[in-house]
Amino acid sequence: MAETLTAALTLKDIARQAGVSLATVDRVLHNRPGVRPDTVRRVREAIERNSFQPHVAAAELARGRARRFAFVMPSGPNPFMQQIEDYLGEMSAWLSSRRLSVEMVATDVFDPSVLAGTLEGLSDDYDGIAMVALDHPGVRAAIDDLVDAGTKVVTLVSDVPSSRRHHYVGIDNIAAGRTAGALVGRLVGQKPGKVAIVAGSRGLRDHAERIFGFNQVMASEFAGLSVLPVLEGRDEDARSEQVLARLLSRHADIVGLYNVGAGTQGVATALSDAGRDKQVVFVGHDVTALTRRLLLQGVMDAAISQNPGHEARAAVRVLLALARGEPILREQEKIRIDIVMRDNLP
Amino acid sequence: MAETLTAALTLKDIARQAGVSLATVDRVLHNRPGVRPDTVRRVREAIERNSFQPHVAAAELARGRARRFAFVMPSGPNPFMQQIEDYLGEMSAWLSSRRLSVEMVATDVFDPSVLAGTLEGLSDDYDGIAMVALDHPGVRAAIDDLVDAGTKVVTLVSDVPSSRRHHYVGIDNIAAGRTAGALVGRLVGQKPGKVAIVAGSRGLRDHAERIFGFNQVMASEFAGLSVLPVLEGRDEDARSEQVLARLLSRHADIVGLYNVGAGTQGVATALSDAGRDKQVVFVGHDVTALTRRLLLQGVMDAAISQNPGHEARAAVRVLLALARGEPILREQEKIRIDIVMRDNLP
DNA sequence: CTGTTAGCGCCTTCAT
DNA sequence: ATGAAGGCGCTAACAG
Repeated sequence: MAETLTAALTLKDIARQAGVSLATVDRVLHNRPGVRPDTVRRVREAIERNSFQPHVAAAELARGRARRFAFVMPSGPNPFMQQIEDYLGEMSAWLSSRRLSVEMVATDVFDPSVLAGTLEGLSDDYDGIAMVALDHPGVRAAIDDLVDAGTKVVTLVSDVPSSRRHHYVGIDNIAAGRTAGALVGRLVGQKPGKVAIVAGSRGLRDHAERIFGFNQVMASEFAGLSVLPVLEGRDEDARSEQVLARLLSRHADIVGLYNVGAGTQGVATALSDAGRDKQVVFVGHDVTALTRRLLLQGVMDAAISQNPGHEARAAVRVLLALARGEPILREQEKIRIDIVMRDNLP
Repeated sequence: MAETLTAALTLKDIARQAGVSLATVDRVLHNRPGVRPDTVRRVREAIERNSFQPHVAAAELARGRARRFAFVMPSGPNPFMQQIEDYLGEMSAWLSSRRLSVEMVATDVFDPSVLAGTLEGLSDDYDGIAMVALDHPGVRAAIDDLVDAGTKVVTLVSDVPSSRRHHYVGIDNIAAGRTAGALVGRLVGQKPGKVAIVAGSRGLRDHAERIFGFNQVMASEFAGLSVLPVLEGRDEDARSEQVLARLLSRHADIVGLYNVGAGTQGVATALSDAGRDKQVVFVGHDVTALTRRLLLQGVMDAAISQNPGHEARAAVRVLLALARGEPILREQEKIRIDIVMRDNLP
């Protein structure tokens, strides 16, 4: 299967073959106007015939434009978001050696008007924006305005599918919920009983979707398990602990627990304090210092995770590809739903 | 947290600041000899002071060298290896727009002398070689010879740790085996019984390591389960089916099954023919068209997988970084042990 | 509509 | 030990 190794062609070669100048080939290559259809065809043929690929490094250098990207992230102390920011930080050498800059913009992503306001303010300053977005009409409008203004927009972790954002970097949350459900059900085994759900808020799209998927699987496949009403812990430890502790005291037959969002420490404390951390199958999200410890201790049984390093890099690469008008490598940028248990901790 | 956005510096700026010429800065940048220690220091300081990063695109263009890489892969029809080749094929535009070429070399990677011979023949033709390697002294020697000749060497999927290969792209197979063990144990639940293992051959390092990890977990955590002697199916369907069918007929109390390598179709057939495909917890490796189907049907319960697309891209990126003398992004290139169940199928 | 030309930032001889 | 100068392949004015 030896590939033919023709000495790499250049624009000039194509130009010669097509009997035109460099500039014309360049115009055709970038679909710029001002070339007679017939000429276009001749050039296209020459390109095809040689399966010519322009040298990206040369193009980048000649274009010589620096690009600025912004990442709009929640302002609160969320370990998962912090990880994404850390990985962006690790890319700094990679970024600056390509004359790219990314800036962090912290805002209250849970308040639609605040978020929308933040987005409006960014309009002209950036070539591209990645954001953790709330699915709300005001936010959708702000996104569409950005897109209309020519800014490339990528939603990160939490999507706004009704908007005209160019790309979503994150997992399918319904499938994630289904995965959590299947894990809880399978790990509980035959034992009948009740299953608890702790979420941040049912108003968050990603949480709602996860719960939906979870319930779907529970209903269809684990008839022996009955799901209790969703508790809302606002992603806070104290509140999560409190609501779960109450639930545990009322139901002695809880055999499974799904923690949909953050507040993991609170959930774990409630379980331990009730002395039931080893009996209840506990599945949550994301690999953090805390969930890692809980998995090793056997308190948590599995974590559903989306690789934050991959998400950070994918968001940057997608913004860059969009800005340059290059194709996006879907396969590479797709974020998978990882199941992490004690023995495959990354 | 706004970053300072200094207009990107160039070599020339550094040269001026250090009071030297372009060429000298370039020499320092690449640790080339012929610069007085004192001058080196002055230049280094200027670079540090501005945290200067040379523009990679410019460097690539100026260097202008095409690189050739080879991938040495098993010649048999292995679906997983086929996937890696397919993903390499998908990269062709990416590769040629960077003036890189990769060529596939098929060989019998299971025969040490054949493999070693193939490797020797490649010495001078390539800047870098990725290979699926057998851990054997002859192969180790061939690898070390390549390294001595200045060729960059990456082992893929299967490692030769005792060699001086520059990098290994693949998973930790002991951990993968542990993960499989934990899954079988947890999914079986309380039910006591026996567990079967089907491997290609215990002589393959990766299979041996997986079995080791699997047994480790079984022994330490699932006292109720007893592991039967390892069956060898040579990664062939017919043979795997045959040996497993015999085992199933002898032991009515098999509750778990770990298929370490290929031959998956044979294993599945044996289970189905015995009418026990729904009762036995079946864990295997890799996501292929077949394992995907088996997972959806509920015949397989989980697949331990290493993302073939990621492995293909990581191998190329690592070879390229090695060839250019750039740092390898460990975090990015690390291959994770994926647990794939029905609901998180990629 | 098409061609000419001057760089982009770095690397690499070749001089000094 | 150091500097000067000509590209690498493409893009973007500016002419025609």
